[in-house]
Amino acid sequence: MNIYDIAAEAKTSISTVSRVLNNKGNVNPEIRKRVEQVLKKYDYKPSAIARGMVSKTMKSIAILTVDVRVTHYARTIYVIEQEFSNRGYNVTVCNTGGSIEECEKYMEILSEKQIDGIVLIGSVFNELINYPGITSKIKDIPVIVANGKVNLPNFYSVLVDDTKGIRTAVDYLYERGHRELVYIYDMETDSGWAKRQGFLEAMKLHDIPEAEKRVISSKHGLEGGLKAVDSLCSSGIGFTGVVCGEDITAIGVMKGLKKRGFSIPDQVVITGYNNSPDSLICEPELTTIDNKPELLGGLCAQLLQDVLEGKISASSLAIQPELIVRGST
Amino acid sequence: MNIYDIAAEAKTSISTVSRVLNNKGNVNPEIRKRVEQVLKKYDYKPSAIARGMVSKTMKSIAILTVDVRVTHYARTIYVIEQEFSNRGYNVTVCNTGGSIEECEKYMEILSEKQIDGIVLIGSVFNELINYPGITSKIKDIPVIVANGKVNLPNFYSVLVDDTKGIRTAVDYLYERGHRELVYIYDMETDSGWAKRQGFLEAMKLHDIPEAEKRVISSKHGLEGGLKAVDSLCSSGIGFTGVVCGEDITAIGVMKGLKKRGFSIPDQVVITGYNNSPDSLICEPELTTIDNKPELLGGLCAQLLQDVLEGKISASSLAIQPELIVRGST
DNA sequence: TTGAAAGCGCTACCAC
DNA sequence: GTGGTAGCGCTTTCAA
Repeated sequence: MNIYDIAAEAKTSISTVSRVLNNKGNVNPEIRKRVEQVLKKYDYKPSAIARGMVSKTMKSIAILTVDVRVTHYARTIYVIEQEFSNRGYNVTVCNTGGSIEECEKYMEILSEKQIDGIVLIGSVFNELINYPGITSKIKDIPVIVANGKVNLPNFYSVLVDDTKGIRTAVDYLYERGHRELVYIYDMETDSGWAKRQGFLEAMKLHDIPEAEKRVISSKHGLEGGLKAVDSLCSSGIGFTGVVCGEDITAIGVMKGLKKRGFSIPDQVVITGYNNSPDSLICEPELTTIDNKPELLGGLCAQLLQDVLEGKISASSLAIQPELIVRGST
Repeated sequence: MNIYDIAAEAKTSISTVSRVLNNKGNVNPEIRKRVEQVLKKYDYKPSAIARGMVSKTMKSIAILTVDVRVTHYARTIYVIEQEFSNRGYNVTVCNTGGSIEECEKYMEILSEKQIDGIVLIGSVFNELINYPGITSKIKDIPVIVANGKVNLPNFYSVLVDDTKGIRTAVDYLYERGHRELVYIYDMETDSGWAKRQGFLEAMKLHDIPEAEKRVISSKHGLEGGLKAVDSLCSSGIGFTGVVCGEDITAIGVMKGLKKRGFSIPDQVVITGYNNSPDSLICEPELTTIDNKPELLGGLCAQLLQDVLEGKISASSLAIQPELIVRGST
């Protein structure tokens, strides 16, 4: 059943059927009624593919992320999907696993499908600009980078001030009298580096010397946090406060410290990052930095909408994270 | 740049270009070489939309779920996406929020886009069959229901034996000497009901009377679990073991019990369901039922692939959950 | 082995 | 207001 069949049965032309389908142009009420009846009779749905062929758009966008299973990404994706589906778009989700080859494959398919826009979630994607093989494939598709920045004309950014986020955590611990702080550095992305930077800046501001020595490298995650405690304790560095770049690592650290007999927050205080649901599960509940993934998703969606509608829009927005104080400090 | 431009520059016809593009039919090696050079010169990518117009498929599937932010769903989605993207498909994710209207809107768009297949994640979707307005829209699209069953010719199922899952938990606690068990019933879906059923069956099997009275209704989640403890304690029911339908509720229950001075697992044992990452964060770590979301996703993907390729395939598979013993029992 | 031509199902333009 | 028609960029069939 296509538009010709409808036109034939309604005894009119496909042009007129198209008009009533899209509510465009004037149609004699009588004919419109006749067409609408036939439309309903067959529960007719126009082919989005044929339409896309003419209009050059299928009304769909793509979200690329390392892994949807990371709650923080899922929260951002959720908002973007809701926002776009409300406007009749579909959202394709791609898990790149951080691999450049995967990313390139996705970009190729997406460009063949003439996707309307792309959202990149995670600062891992900052390095994309180093791969012309990728950027060239999507040079006429608008791209929003969530918490990242790529200097290309079709790229737009929504940034999260992670440096300030960690600075806020350090400031808070400092105010509460803690001087012997360490930072657990667990993600080698731009965002991870920015957080590390926040720690160093805050330490400098408070005249605490040798801050670099107080940065402990660790693997991300519960296990990583546990092992970080081992490194920390065997390093001989004194500490009464541990600032972490991720909640789950912080929770690992907390577990590790408790296992070694430290009492939280009496002997050691801990802060995490992300305000994840995990931070309410652990005991004590984790003081953390809320980097507002829902707001991030909302702003990305808004920005992409604006770009798609041709509105001139800020090509770069910034989100200010916020401290959430709980039992671990 | 389209296939005509390529043909013109390579001094051949679009038919021949199409042949080298798709590696179909024989092409004179010399001409093939010439075409390939032009293809590379312009980094030409054929339009998937135009191709879709002819082939009636855009090589894309959709996943509908209540909410991607639920880790359990995200894990299932992840596997399906990986499996399909490996075969050149794109995966559209739709968050219905459990609303029938949303679901209907999605189905309409998906059918207009002539999506190749649909995966429904969550037994909430079982009730779909009651809405002909929905099922009629997708009557010629194959649908896989993850952990659900819909009796329609184009619907296929991968089931998780949740009844057995909970039965396993109860059996285990029984073997360890616990007789005073209660069940926290926190999801009014078919799966929730199946779990409740598992509790009742196991209790009956072990000749423990009045099992129905030992089912406590609760809201899902951390808060729900906390409140369930209040109901439980004020109910006067004696208990030394709490079986829960979801990890996060179990963790809420555990928190609530600890707050009231119960020691876990010495005075009360607790089991959860899902083997979520949360179950490793709480303290003590949670004994739980692994319902294998990755396996679920893998089987859904496999089944859908088979259906798409026209292979006759089991229209209904079942996954057996497994007990994971940890510190809470 | 090659190329001309007929669709695929729509939108948009233009003449009536 | 209406309808004919020219595309959109491919795949596929059929003659040559």
